[in-house]
Amino acid sequence: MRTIPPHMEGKLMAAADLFAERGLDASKMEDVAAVTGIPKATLYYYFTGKEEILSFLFQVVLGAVHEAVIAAAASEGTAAERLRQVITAHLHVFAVYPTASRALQFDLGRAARLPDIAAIVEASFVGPVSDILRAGKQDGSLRSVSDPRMNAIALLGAVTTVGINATLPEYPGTVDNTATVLSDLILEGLMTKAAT
Amino acid sequence: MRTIPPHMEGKLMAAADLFAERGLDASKMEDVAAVTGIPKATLYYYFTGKEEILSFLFQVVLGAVHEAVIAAAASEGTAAERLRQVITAHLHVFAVYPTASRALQFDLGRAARLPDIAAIVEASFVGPVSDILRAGKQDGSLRSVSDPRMNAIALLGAVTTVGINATLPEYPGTVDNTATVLSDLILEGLMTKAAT
Amino acid sequence: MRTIPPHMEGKLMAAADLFAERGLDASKMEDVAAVTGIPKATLYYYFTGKEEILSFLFQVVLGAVHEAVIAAAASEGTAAERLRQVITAHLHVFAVYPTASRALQFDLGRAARLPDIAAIVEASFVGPVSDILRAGKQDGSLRSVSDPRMNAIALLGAVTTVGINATLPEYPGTVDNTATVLSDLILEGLMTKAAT
Amino acid sequence: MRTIPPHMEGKLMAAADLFAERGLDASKMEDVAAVTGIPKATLYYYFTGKEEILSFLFQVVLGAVHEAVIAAAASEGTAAERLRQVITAHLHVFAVYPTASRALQFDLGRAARLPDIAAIVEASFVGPVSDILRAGKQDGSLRSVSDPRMNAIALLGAVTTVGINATLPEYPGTVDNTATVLSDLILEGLMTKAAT
DNA sequence: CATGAATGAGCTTTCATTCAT
DNA sequence: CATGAATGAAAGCTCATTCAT
Repeated sequence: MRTIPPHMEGKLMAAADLFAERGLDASKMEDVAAVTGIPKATLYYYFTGKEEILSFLFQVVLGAVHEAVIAAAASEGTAAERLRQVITAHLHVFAVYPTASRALQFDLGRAARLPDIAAIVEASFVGPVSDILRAGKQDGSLRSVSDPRMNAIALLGAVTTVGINATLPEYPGTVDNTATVLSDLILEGLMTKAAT
Repeated sequence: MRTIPPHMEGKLMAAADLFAERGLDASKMEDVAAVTGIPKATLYYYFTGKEEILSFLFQVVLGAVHEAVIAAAASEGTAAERLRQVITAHLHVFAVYPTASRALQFDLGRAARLPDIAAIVEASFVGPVSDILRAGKQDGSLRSVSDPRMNAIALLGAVTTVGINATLPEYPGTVDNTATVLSDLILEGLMTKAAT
Repeated sequence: MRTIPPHMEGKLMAAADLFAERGLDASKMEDVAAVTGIPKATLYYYFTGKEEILSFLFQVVLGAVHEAVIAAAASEGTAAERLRQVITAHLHVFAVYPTASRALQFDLGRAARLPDIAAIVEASFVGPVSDILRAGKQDGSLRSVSDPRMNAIALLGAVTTVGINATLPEYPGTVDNTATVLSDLILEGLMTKAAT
Repeated sequence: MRTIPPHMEGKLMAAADLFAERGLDASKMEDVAAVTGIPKATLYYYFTGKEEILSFLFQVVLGAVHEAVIAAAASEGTAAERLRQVITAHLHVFAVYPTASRALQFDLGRAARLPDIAAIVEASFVGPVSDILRAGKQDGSLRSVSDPRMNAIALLGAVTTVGINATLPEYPGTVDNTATVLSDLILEGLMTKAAT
């Protein structure tokens, strides 16, 4: 993959719509060329193939997730407060890149097999969140969990699934509202206090 | 789709491996014929195409999810107790159909677009869980949530994501243990009681 | 390469014209399909690609060379007489398969690299002729040569080069006449007897 | 084709390896650029395309053949002696340009269709040798042949075929030795004198 | 009922070639 | 003069799908 000229990056985001709507396999290079306005052969000049274009888009989205999550994780406050920030920040990325996010979800299996992507997800989300869970035990704001990583994965699943569904045009509600609902679920649980 | 003879259903499950590993598009009918031992033309005799085979496998898995979840949702106990049962039952399905479950996750986008599948997910999981959340408010075992459906979706994301990752051979732990960790997360939340 | 149905073999010989005229690389599969009347996809069903079709045609020609040369080499008479027979028989094959022979010459480099072809040339011509040269030393009809194989190769070069050029429509002369000229050259040499 | 700067000619000979190994069609301009160290676009500045590069290389080889053959044909001695000189001189060119010679043989069909090349072969070899054969009849050193040109073509085939095969690393023997074997074949023939 | 043989319809990919600098 | 960047045009090959038996 050659270095992508900046003006191309913008054009390329248009391909996300395509991928989100049909998935990679049903998207022909011809279509990508059409929606981006970049000649097919030029796409091949810069990328090895369709999959590398998808990977490139994913990296843009996940780069944003990475920045957002890392910033939130490094913010002031207790671990519990930071966890809320992380969830909120993550959901905001879905709002910024709605179609690319859906494309990521659409081709979830493929994404998991793109070597770069798997590493980025780990570094951007699973790792930082696991760290917060451990920090929460230290500062007393979060209860001790036997398996921080599994909890982080569950959290990732919850956030992404809601993120995709909550950004659907037919679903009402602001991102912050969604973030609150989700954070409450994760932090406070569903049981009544009395029941504890 | 003609009625599938029982002895074929067994053979067909072998196709799940293929789909889980490569996704549907990268799996050729030729390959499906090879791994199942069913001649290509015979597959076409029973199914209209590749996608219908995938759909068939998904319906087997989701049928099991449906039965498990419905049974758990109808069990004795408070709504909170039943929610635990649902999570546990759901995770057990992943253990019974590991590859087919992964195939479902791999082609998540496609699954969402298969009309039958979307309806089944709704009827098997989102609906029943939403019902339990509402029932929990009534019986006082679960706190009131503003948006039961969104919580149900978050729960679905958490369970499936963990289900896929926890059934990985390299991840230690029994299904019941995983279910406990996940149920604790969902029911009790991550915050310390004192912090509430 | 699947077994070629007999009725296809006939159709395929039409491709020899194409290859003889343009060479393999300038012959598109589309063209092969057109001149043979066999659909492109069907050609791919039977052959791995263009090169295998060429190889198939070469094998038909070389099979004929093989039979002709082996028969001539096994005929009655002194080694010298049999050598004449071999040259004549070989030239006759050019007359039977003029275009396929030219195709072989056209893509000589490629033919040399087709593994089957190289072996067949060796077994069909170089080997048998070398044997005759050695036999000639025994029966006294041919003089002793230091390197029978090299002489056989020279002979092969002379026969094929003349064969291609003598079968050109613009070159007059019958095959038998050509065979005599060539046999005289090889057997009697060009020098005058007095000069020896 | 612009005039090729001398320092380029050296670099270009490296392309002969490529052409000899794969043939012209399987050699990409990219590869030619790589092995010669000359940028692709610069090659296009000097040549109109791939084929012209090949033609250029052929002309270098055939120029050498031309010089060698003409010199030998003009040397002192009987026609028979000069014929020996021609064969020897021709074979020496194979030793000087081994890969380019093989490239010529590889793409024999194409070479025959390059208009310049066909003319050069005629002028460099077929013509001069035909002349020697006729001269040999005059000076009594060679027997009268009915068709000098066909004999010249047979000779060309024998020399080139042996030349290609005798320069193979696995084939032992010096060029002069090869020339002697070949000249003996052509001049003295294979028959024993007694048998004549 | 089942299936081997055959093929229509495309899509990915490759390169030779151009041209602004 | 030389060349890096860009692309138009093509073609090899694949595969889902059909159908006669």
